[in-house]
Order: sequence, then structure tokens, then C-alpha cells
Amino acid sequence: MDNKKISEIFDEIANMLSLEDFPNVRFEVRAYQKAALMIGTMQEPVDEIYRKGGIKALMELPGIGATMSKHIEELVNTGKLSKYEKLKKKYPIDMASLTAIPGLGAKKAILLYRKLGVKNKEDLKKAIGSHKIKELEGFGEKSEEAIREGLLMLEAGSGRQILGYVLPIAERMVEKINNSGLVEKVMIAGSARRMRETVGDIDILAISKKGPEVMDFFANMEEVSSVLQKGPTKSSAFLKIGLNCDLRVLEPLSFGAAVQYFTGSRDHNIQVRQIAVNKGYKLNEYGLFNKSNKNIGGASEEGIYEKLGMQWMPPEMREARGEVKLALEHKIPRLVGLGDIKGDLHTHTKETDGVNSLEEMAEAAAKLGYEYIATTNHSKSERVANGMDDKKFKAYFKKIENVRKSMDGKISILYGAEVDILKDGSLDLEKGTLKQMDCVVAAVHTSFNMSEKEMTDRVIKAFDSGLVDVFAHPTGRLIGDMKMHKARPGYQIDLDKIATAAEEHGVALEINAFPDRTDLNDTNIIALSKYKVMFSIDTDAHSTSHLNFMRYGVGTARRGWLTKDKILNSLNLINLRKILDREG
DNA sequence: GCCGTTTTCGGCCCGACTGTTTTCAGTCG
Repeated sequence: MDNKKISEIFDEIANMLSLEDFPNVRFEVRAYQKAALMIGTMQEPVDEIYRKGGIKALMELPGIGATMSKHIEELVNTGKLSKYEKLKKKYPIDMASLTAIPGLGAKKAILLYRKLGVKNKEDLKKAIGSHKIKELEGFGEKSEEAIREGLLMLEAGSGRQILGYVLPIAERMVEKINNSGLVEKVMIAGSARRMRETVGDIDILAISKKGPEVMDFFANMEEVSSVLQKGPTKSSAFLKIGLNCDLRVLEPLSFGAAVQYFTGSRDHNIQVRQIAVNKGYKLNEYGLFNKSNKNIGGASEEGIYEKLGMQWMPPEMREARGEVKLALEHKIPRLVGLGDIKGDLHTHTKETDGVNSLEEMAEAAAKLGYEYIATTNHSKSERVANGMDDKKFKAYFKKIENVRKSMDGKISILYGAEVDILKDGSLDLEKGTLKQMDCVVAAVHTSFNMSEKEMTDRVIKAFDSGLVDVFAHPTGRLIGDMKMHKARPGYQIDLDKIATAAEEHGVALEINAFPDRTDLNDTNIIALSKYKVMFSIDTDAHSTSHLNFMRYGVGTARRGWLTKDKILNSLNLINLRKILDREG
């Protein structure tokens, strides 16, 4: 059973428990939510951790104790969980899908069930259609409208899921196919290869002489829920995570053409095929063919682009945003890569709402080969996150000193905070506290519904303090998917004005790599790359596992065509400090 | 239900906002 499913079940239990009434119920709800978040955002499969290390290994995970471990054991071994089944009988609704709708929580969902028999999104649509919701006690005109809009916003994503939670599963499938010994080569194509923030399906391509056997292997994989099509060269399956997955088996001579074709995007391919036509060729998923229908370059993607007089370009660029012209001129830039990243400037520890200690975070960052990690816990306004006040930050600074010593030069720890930009544009910590810090990350977490001008002024006022180094998740949006992940459109803000002010004050704009955020996103970055502003690619990690989200931030930066010289945390520590010390 | 250089028991998550209210409940971060 994959992490996503386990996480969904724990989250549903949390929702159902929140309807119960017994002492300390809210803390139990918290525990399940925390475990769900932990497991849902981990990049390592929990069932493997259990198979390798048993209950003991599970209990070492933060937020997972005796009960949760037993639950996971039961789920992995039987595919079911008795506690969940029991609650489900009492509350027989599709809690996950319904509560994914902004503004709709467990209590309202169950009320809709009891009064109107709403069990799922289909029922909900009908109830909205008949305008029965606004008649209910506790609901009204605006609630009904909010639910209708929330539902529309989710449906607009129409089944797409967040890359950061799908890619690890796709990669494991590829690894298993590779280890089957049946294929010479196998890889992921499609929007996942282009690192789009969401994916609608998974495309896997393989070279093999044993097509039918590969397809048998694929059809029987544990990730597969049902097989939709199965032939010797193409199979299609519906995965347990709720996405389609296509597997194609190809001849070596067609592999490059297939990779090019299935990586897309469609608009990019249309432009590339036009160039082929202009040269008297024909390009399709089987190869690049000349006038006499001879395949002259289908074996490798590079070969195809080369034969067309084009430079090969990273998949992240292939969105028909001018990259074809650049490739024809051989002016494709060398984009920033994961290997260029020297550290993470936005991370949390268990002092606030993280789950790992500073030692653990620093150790994990050192293992990734980083030179530095900034520890940036929440400031006091973030009460839910147990945000720290000035006094607590001072105490925490002493702790950092100790951990610095224990790290023995393995990695440098930068002292910082994710400080709230309050409604009036002031910062949530005293100037003296912030001045002591190496890296101040500032963020908006409240009053999202200000006007664009008010919000822009608010943030610029914070920059004017001269104390801010990084502006975190600049638009505040959350992507969301059909289940589990709440969507949020983000606040109104004039990014051009923000970039201008950031330039002036030496503030870096964050590319937050957390999969639900990727904020700034690719189109924001493209729009802002005309400014001399720096970008900081950070994970916003709340656990050691989250440090691995960096690649989604780098992927987003690459989709925005960013080169290394624009990335703050591609600098080594000495040069980074020169920039961080510039002000404040 | 989790966790422990305050504790193996007794703390943890509370305030803003919204829409529905006539004093509050639900949602969210």
C-alpha cells in the first residue's frame, strides 16, 4: 500500500474523529492529521520501511507511535484497517473528496449527509443544483455559493495530481520494470518528465524484445488497480493512486522519437514537426523519416533535434514558449541543475511545526552534500505552528551554537526565521532579534483577502525594513488536488512592483519547492526574469524527508528558464554571506 | 495518540475570519 493511500486513510480517520465527542479527542485528531501529513509527504515508501524494519522502524518516524505503527502494519498486511472500517460505517461518506473543497470541513460534510443525504461530490452537485443547501440551518446563500465555487475550482484541475506525490511512485514503477530483466531501457516521459507541477497521467517508455512479457509484468504490478488495455506494444492501466498509466514498448530505432514525441508538450511537438516538414522530413513517434521513408534519426532524442538543425533542450523548456527558436539559433541556456544547489534557506524544526530536530535536519542536509542550511522557524503570530517569540528565538540561537559545534564542520547552520509580515507590513519579531540572524525569510500567512494594492504595499513595507533576505512563497497559492490537498488561489499581489522593490532591497524571491506550492511557479518566473532580482529555491521542509523536495523547485526554476547565476542558494557560503550581509 | 535536558503522566491548539448568528460554530492555518 502506497503512502498516499495510508495518508488518506489517516486523514479520513482524523476527520471522522473530529465528529466524535470524548476527552482529548482534538489531540487524537491532531495526531492522525500529523501522521497523515508526515506519511503523505514522505518520499520513502512506508510499507518498505515496515517490511525492512518492522514496527520498530516505523516507530522511529516522527509522529508515529505504537498505535500508528500497528495501524500501518494492519494496512500493509491486510489492506484494511478495522478502526477505519468501524468509523466508516458510522460516517459513510467520501470524506476525503468532500473536505478537499475549500470551506467545507468534516462537520459541515456530515451535516449535509444527515440532512440531504450527500455522500459524495455527485450528490453535492445535485444538492447545489436544487439550492437545498442554503435552506439548511447554519448554511446560507454565501455558503452554498462558496461550496459551488470551491467544487468548480477543484474540478478545473480535472483529475490532475501534484507532481511531488506522483513522481516517486512513477519512479518506483520504472525501477521495478528495469529490475525485471525484461527491458533494455525504461524511462518516464510526458508532463512528469517536463516537471509540470501537476500531472494528468504517467507515460512510461521501454525498449524490449519481449513486449508481451513486459506487459504481463506491468499488468501485475502492485501499483495497478485495473488494466484498461493490454497489447504487445501498448498497455494502459488505472493506478491505485487514481491516475492512468500508459506503458509503451518500442524498437531501439524508434526509442528517441518516442521519447521526444511522448515528452511533449503537444504545442512544442507541433512546432518541431513543422520544422521537420520544412526540411522535407516526417517526424512521428516512430522516427524521423526522409523523402524515401527511411528512418534517419529515431534512435535518440538528441539525434532528432540535431538532424533538424536544432540544439537539444531540457524537457522542462518544451512548452512552446520560444525554446524552438532558441534551439534553432543554438542559444539554449545552461539551466540551473540540482547539482548547483549549495544549501536550503527555508526549513523548520520541531521547535515549531516541523517534526525533526535541528541536528537531524542538519545531518540530512549534509548528506545531500549541502554546504549550508538555514533554520527558519515560524514567528509568534503563527500560533498554530507554535511560532516562537523574540525570547524563544534567543534561546534557540544558543541551541544552534551547540548543534554547530556537534556538526564538526560537516555543514554550516545559518540562523534565521520565517517571520510573518503582519497586516500593517511590520515584521512579527523585534529588529534586534532579526538583525542577529543570518537569513531572514519573510512571509504572508494572514489576511489573504486584501486588495492587490494593500497587499503589495504591505509586502514592500516589510522589504523597506532592510531586514528581509528572502520573500517566501510570494503568491500564497496552494495547488490542491481532488483528494487530501486543499486548494487555495493565493492573494492578490503585483509581482512586478514586488520584484522592483526586491531588486532595490536585495531581497531574493523564493521558488518554494514544497509540492503543494511551487510558488513562484514557472509562468511567474518567466514574467519576472527581466528584473535583476535573485531567486532562492527552498524546500520549506518540515521534516528531513522534505529536504528531497528540492528537485521540484529546481524543476520549476528550469521551467522558468533560470540559470545558475540567478539562484541565491547556488552560491557558496562565502559569496552567499556577502549578499545576506548587504543590509540589516 | 504522541512525546519527554520540565514529565512514562499530563501536557498538547489557539486566534482570525467568515457567515451565520443575537452570542456562535465551523474552517483554516
